[in-house]
Amino acid sequence: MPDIAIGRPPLTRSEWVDRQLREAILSGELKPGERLLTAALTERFSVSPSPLREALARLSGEGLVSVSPQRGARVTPLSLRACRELHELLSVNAPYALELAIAARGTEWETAVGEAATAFEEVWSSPAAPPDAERAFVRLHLTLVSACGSSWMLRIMRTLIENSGRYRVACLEHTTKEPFAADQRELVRACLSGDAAGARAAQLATYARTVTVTEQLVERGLLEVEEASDG
Amino acid sequence: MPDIAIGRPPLTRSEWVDRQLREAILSGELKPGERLLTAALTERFSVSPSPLREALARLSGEGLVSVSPQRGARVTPLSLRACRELHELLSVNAPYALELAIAARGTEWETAVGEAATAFEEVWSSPAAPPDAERAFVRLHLTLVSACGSSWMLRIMRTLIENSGRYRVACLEHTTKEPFAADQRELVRACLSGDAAGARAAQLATYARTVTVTEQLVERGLLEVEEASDG
DNA sequence: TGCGTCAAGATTTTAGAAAATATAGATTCG
DNA sequence: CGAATCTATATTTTCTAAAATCTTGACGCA
Repeated sequence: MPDIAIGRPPLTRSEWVDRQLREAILSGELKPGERLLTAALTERFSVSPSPLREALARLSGEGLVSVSPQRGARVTPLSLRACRELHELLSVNAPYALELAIAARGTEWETAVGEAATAFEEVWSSPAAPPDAERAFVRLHLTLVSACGSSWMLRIMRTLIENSGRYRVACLEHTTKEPFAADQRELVRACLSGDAAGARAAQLATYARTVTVTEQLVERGLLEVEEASDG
Repeated sequence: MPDIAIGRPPLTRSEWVDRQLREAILSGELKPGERLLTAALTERFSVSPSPLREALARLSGEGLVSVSPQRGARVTPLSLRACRELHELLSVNAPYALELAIAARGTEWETAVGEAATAFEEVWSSPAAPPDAERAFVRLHLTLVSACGSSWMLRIMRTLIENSGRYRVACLEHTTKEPFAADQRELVRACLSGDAAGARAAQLATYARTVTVTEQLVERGLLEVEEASDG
C-alpha cells in the first residue's frame, strides 16, 4: 500500500491517473496505437480499475485514447488524416480565439504571455527533449488564447492543441526546431503589440508547417501512421 | 436481477447509461443545475456505481454535466454566457463544415438529408413536444454536416449542436416553432441545391435566433439561468 | 489442406461493500 | 449572543472479487 506512487494526487485518484496518462501520451512515452491494458496500468499507477477506467473515459472524450466497447483501450494512433483535420480546425478557430484575446488584452494577460514566452524561449533555444519543448508550446498557446473570454472556446482549443501536439512532438524528433521557434516569436510579438493580422499569420504558418513536416516524415518512412482503413 | 431495466443495452451498461442520461438531459427531464446523486441514479438505472460514474465522466467531457471533485455531479446549468459562446462557436465552425459537406455531396448524402428533412418536417409541422422536435433537429443538422469528411469536425459539431440544443428546447417551450422551421427548410433547400452561401445564411439565422430568443426569455424571467459568478 | 467449432486463457466490465471526504446540525467556549 | 469545533450523517470515491466477453490456438471434419 504505497500511499500514492509519486507526486501528489491532485484530488482524486481518478484525476491523478488522468494527468499521468495524459502526460505519458503527449510525451510519446505511451506510443500511438499502443494497447492500454487494464492490468498493466493498475499495476503501474497502484490504483484499482475504477479510477483508471474513469480516466480513460475522459481521455477518450478528448481523443487521446480510443476505446472499443469490449476490446479495451489504446493510445489513439497518429494519422495523416487526423493531422490535417486537427490543423484545419485550428486554422478556423485559433485566429478567432486570438482575435478575441487580443481585443480584450490587459496587463495581467500581457505578463502571463510574457512569462510563458520566456519559458518557451528558454526551452526552445536549448537542445531540450521534444516533450519538454511541447509542454512549453502548449502553455504558450493556451496562455495566448486564455483571455478570449469564452470557456467553450478554451475547452475546444485545449483539446485541439493537445492533440496537434502529438504530431509536433513527432516532428521535433526528426527536424530542426528553428522554424517553429521563429513562428512563435513572431506570434508573441504580434500579440503583445496588438497586431491581430500578424498573429493570425504566424499561427497559420505554424499549423501549415506542422502538417507539411508531418507529411514529409511519413513520406520518408520516419513516422508511422495508421493506414487508412476504409472498409 | 432484472436483466436490464428497459430497452436493450447497446453493448455495455456504461454506454447504455450514457445514452439514457444524455437523453434525459437533452429532453429537459433532468433539469439544468439538478444534482445527479449516485444513489438515485444507480437505483433508477439498476446499475452499480462503476458504469454510472464512467458515463458521467464521458458526459462531463462533452459539457452536459459538470462534476466537482468531491462534491458530485450536476446537470450543467444554462447560462446566457454559455449560450452565446456555443452559438458563436457554431457560427465559426458550422458554415465551414457545411461548405465541405456541400462540396463533397453525393447521392447517398442527398437521400440521407432528404430523409432527415422529411422526419424534421413531420415533427415540426405538428404540435410535437420540444424534446421530440429537438431530436429531429439534431438529426437533421448532423446529417447535413456528416459528409464533411472530417471526423474531428464531426466530433466538435456534435458536441456543439447537442449543447446548443438544450437552449433550443427551452426556447421552444415558450415561443412558436415557425421561424425555426422556416430557417431549416431554407437550409435544406440551399444544401440540396448546392447553394453554400444560402446554407450559411440559414445556419447563422438559426443560431442568432436561438440566442435572441434565449435572451428574451431570460429577460422576461421565463428561463432561469445560472447567475454570473465572477468571484 | 482448409474451414468451422470448441475449449482455455486473457481482458474487460460490473457488482457490492468498504474507505475517504464533505455537509449540516448541535454543542461548547469566549 | 456569536463563532468555532465537534459529531453524526450523507455522499462520493475506491477497492476486491466475480461475472461477462473476447481472443487464441487446437482439434475434428470435409
